[in-house]
Amino acid sequence: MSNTHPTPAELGILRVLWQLESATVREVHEELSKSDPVGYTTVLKQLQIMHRKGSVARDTSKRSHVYRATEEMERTQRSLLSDLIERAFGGSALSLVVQALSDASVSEEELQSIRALIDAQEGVESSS
Amino acid sequence: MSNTHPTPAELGILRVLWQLESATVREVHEELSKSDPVGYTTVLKQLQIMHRKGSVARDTSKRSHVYRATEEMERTQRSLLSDLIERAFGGSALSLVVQALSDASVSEEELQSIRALIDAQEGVESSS
DNA sequence: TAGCTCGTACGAATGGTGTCGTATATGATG
DNA sequence: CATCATATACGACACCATTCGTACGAGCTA
Repeated sequence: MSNTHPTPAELGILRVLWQLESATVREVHEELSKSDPVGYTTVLKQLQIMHRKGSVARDTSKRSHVYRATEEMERTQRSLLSDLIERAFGGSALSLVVQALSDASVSEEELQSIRALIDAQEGVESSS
Repeated sequence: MSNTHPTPAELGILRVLWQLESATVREVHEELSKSDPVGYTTVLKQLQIMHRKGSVARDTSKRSHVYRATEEMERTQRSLLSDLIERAFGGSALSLVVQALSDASVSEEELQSIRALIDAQEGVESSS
């Protein structure tokens, strides 16, 4: 397992791959360029580096190589989250959640979802 | 306002400053060295850079300068959190919270605290 | 005052990230 | 086959973060 986190640029590419399941360099490039124009070879190079690092796999049977992320989105998210909790919140997931919940972008419906989640989680906890 | 986020090393220093309210280079250095040995002048240089960037203020009236963070911990945390939500969770704070709550380090008591927080938050939301 | 201690300031080396230009290969098409 | 479009591969550059060595100044003390 690779313990290093994806860099910002890598994360941008991973998000596209997670969304598209698998994609060629061209497809990734076009998707990324919608929000932020970047050179084609820049994306290519990144994907090559990521392949060397192991964060993406590729199928080279076709002329245009097809890439896919090797790690699940949730797993990567979890890893980034743990890192932030450790580095910025003194290891307290609670502190982070408190801050996140006070974010204005969280709607009432979402709060209900979270409440439901807590109920479920509590059931698990108390049965252990 | 400076929109750039603290680097990892800067964040480590900020955490010490938030904890001690204010501190000399030596104090920061000693605190940091407990967990990870680092050169004294390295810390000094960082603090100088951070002062130039505006993320710390200093009192130079004494021989040993006294530093303090210019931004509140919560505000910086919020900023880092927003960034992560944007970059890794597609802008959904809910997704992040869900991941955070499934973290094993969250105790039952903490879940209760979060539930209470949601209640309070809902009151605010519905009154707006 | 000479020297020691402890402080700041500064320059430079190092390593990693992101960017892209250019070279080269491959396949389709006239 | 010659040419063109499209791919990959590679090298180089700029920028930034991090680290520390070294220079130098201020104050205490014998």
